[in-house]
Amino acid sequence: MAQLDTVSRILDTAETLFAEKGFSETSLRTITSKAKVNLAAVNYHFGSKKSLIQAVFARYLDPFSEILDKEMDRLEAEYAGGDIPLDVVLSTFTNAILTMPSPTKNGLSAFMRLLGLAYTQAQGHMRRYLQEQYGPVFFRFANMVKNASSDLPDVERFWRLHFMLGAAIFSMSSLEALQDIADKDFGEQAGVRDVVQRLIPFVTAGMSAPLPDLSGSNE
Amino acid sequence: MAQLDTVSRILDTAETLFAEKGFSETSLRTITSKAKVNLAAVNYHFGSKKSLIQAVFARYLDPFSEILDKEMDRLEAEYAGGDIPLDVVLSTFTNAILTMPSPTKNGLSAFMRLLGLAYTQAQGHMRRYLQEQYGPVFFRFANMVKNASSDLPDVERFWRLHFMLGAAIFSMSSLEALQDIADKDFGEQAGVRDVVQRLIPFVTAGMSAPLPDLSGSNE
DNA sequence: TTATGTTTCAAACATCTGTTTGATAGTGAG
DNA sequence: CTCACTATCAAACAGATGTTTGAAACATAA
Repeated sequence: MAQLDTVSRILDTAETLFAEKGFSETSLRTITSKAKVNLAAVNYHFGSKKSLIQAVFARYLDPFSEILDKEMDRLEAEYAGGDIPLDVVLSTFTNAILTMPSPTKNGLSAFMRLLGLAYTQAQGHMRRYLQEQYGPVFFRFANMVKNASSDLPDVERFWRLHFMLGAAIFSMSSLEALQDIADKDFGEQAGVRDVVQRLIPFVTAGMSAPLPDLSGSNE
Repeated sequence: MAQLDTVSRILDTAETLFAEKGFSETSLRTITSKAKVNLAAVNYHFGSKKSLIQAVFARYLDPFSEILDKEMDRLEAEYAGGDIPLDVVLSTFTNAILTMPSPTKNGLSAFMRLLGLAYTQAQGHMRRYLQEQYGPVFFRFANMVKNASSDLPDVERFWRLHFMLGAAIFSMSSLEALQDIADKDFGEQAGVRDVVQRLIPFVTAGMSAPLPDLSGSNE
């Protein structure tokens, strides 16, 4: 039982520190000392720092991708081959995030920040791991988005999908800092749910915006 | 003359490497060896690695913030106290980016990627530096956005502004990778200008989206 | 020329990094 | 108890990091 305790103590503190400072900026020594475990424990239980990072992600992404997959099953059954509105598709994704059981009390904001880091700070091994492990689920979701916006040219949707991703990941990954500001300036204590609920109309409107005029931009 | 050559050779290669791998992942030794200058040159000319990072940013942000400031002068003169449409305000910002003289041939994509890193990977010193150095200009711009969307509640605008920022920074910071995919999948060789031109309608629509229904989210 | 200030260079410095080792303690089964 | 296995620990390891040093090369002006 002692080993499980050590393992999860490491995972918890690693998660917090990674989210705070990033991966390479967080040393194993600061993790282990803060977790009150021996330095060698990380390499003993996880093998290497890289594997530790992956384990931190897996603890969130395993349940998340499973939930998302089931939710998509449910959606397709409910609409039975018919068209699914875009905002419903998007809400499915965010609902999967919100209903996901959180392994730590930090909850979502740490996970969101990690997602952001994974995308920008992604060293090669991380990108590969995420792609191999969770690629299919996200590919399935991307396809649902495609069907829900079939009037959009493929190239345009491609870019708008990434604008959407950016809006979500970026704001979520700085969520804590932004919440503090919002609280101080507007007296609004926004939870993750509120922010997500604000995000949906924004990206939905963005996805169905009029097509851009690309004339004169051929450089 | 030799010293200027050394300085800019360091800046050029540092910029490229930072954009590729991030700040802490790039060592002074890889920078100096790739730039074919002595290791000590960085500390001699810049003082420290932190200052090098700031110098890389300054080379872009100094001209940019100056241009943006002047463009805002021009706008306010043109509209002479009247309301400035939101998409015009936003275009001003992107135009400032596009017309900015690029110190290196990497051009914008490196700069955009750096901006993204600065925001997500921002160690304390970077955030402070950016705020102190370029805070006023961006504050002025934020105010223009506020006036151009005065019908929006303050809190709502606050969050949408960050959604917007996220969409821009995120997609721009992965621009090169995304361009490759877009080229391969759709045969479209999109330049920075095209992407920006696609971005404008997206964020404009998002900014003027219907207000979210926040009921039932009080957790 | 000499003298002065600046820039380059190889080498060393101190510190921090992830990882390994071998000894020690703890645990549960036979 | 004894044995085999697992987990913890302090210590050391090998390498990389940013930074400093002191001498050498260079340039510029008197």
